[in-house]
Amino acid sequence: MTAKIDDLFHEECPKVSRVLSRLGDKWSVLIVVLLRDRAYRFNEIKRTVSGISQQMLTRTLRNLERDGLVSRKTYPTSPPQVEYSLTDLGHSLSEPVLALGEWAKTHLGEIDAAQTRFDRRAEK
Amino acid sequence: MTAKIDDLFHEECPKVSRVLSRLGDKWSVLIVVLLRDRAYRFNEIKRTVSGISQQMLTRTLRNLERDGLVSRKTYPTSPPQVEYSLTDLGHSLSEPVLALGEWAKTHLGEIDAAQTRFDRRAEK
DNA sequence: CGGTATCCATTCTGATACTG
DNA sequence: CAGTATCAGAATGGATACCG
Repeated sequence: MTAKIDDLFHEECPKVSRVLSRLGDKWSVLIVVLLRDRAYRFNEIKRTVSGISQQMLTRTLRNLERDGLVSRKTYPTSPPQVEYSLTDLGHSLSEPVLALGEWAKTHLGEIDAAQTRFDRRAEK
Repeated sequence: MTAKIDDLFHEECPKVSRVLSRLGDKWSVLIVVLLRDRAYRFNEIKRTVSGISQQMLTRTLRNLERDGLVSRKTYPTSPPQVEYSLTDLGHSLSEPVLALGEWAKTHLGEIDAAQTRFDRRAEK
């Protein structure tokens, strides 16, 4: 009983937390979900994920690549061409991430409503 | 085809992103998963989630309460007693979150290995 | 016990300019 | 096209002290 809690919170949880922190940044999840369909080129991602700066896209892709979730392939053409796609690990991650995305889409209204209620009460 | 992408990335995604960012902070997810079992008191959570400061716990709980994911009940006893529990919305969220947690637990080793490989190559 | 207030270090994010 | 470099501002995290 307590052992379960201990296991979860003193051994697993710092690690799990680390993974979730990475996904919690502003763009990682969006890119993982986008790349589910097919490989994308750098500027193609930039155009699709509106609002992301070139720098943030570079940084996010580097992190995902470092984590082994995304693979980067360069084609020595002119102009240079770079393609990003999900690795197997990335694909397996995209499943639970998509589920979470679905939840968010479904329940966003309730969250907004709750926030409004909360803020209204706090104001007084 | 393109419509699907557009829908996802120009309407849904900023909103979904907002929800996921909230969960991406260092403690929210851990507390949501903890509270799945039962209600917890303030210092009980603090003891269980080792490493969290009193302030961060307060802040995180306020945010979760504001989002309608956690409810706060005070008992006017002496000493004062405050109990936190998941709302229905919080419970429904905990499902996909737990799935993601399972994924993280399973694949953390692969991520660590990928990082080591990546860093080793970058060093040279 | 369960907070709030203050303050500081670190990290994250993004705009701008430049490069092979 | 696909980046890197630099720099500033915002957000986040946490330590400490104090309060009802």
